[in-house]
Amino acid sequence: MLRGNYPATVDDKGRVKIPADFLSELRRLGRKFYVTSVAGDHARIYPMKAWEEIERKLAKRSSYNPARQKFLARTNYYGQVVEMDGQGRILIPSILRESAEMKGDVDVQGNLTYLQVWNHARFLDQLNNNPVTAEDIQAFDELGA
Amino acid sequence: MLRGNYPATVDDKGRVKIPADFLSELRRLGRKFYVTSVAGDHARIYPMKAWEEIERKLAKRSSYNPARQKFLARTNYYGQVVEMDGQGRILIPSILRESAEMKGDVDVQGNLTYLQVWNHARFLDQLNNNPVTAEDIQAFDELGA
DNA sequence: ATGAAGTGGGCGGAAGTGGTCGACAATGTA
DNA sequence: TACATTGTCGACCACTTCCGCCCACTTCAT
Repeated sequence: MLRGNYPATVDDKGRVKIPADFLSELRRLGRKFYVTSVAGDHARIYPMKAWEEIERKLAKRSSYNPARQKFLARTNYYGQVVEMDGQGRILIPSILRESAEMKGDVDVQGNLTYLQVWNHARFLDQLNNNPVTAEDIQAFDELGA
Repeated sequence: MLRGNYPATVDDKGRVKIPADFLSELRRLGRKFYVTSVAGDHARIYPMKAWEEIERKLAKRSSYNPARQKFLARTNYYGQVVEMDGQGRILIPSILRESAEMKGDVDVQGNLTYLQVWNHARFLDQLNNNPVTAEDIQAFDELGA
């Protein structure tokens, strides 16, 4: 399982270093990754196996299913299969880099089965614009957290 | 079970000494801990087993459940898996350290299944700004306390 | 006085960063 | 069509920074 936040940087070539704590787990899952996004506001890095799992589920739906069409239209647009280099870095496709404003400071976050990469400032905005409500607190409480 | 309050300090490297009274119990639960926060106002140190229990509950909810999303966005952001060093100290992730103003005097508190770490002054403010209400008293009473 | 608890800090190896070089594709030119 | 030119990207190399690990000292309680 992938969890936790690690500050990182996107260099001029658009590469991000995968934090060492994720490397052993990711290397275990294979060399190839699918880097994509639905909304273009942040990048998601799926180990190929995890992405294929999603594709399997998509394939079960009719090709005229609107959700399938919208999902694929977006993930195809931003998506690209990439390999990690010898230093443990992954290249973010330039379209996605522009759209998600990823240069300089970013956050790499484990999200159980995949990684998220956010422009640091943009992620903070997200947090602030989605305040925790009283109902949320109650839901958290049910988790025992 | 973890209980009681212990004054401690966060050193320049961001490490907190775990009070000796907690050590035997924590060592029994494993070497790894998940250090995180929901609101960023204080740190929580979960033994990995306890955190995985929470993740199990989260996994039962839909990934589009707002509470799940908000919870994970925050705990992923502040969170990091850390190991205790040979002297019984734990490193607080720098993002969380800044956000919760943890340098110098802090309080380490047992909270049954996890530890809380508060900036000392901030914790006192919390106490003073959240007076005990009549409803609280009633809830206390139901505990038989 | 002695041992346990807590604190500070040095050091080496790992992690992270920047950049060069060469292969190859894309485009332009005779 | 053959060849030159340019630009991009992957692979690799070298340097710097950081932090995990360990050692040593101080403080406190009995």
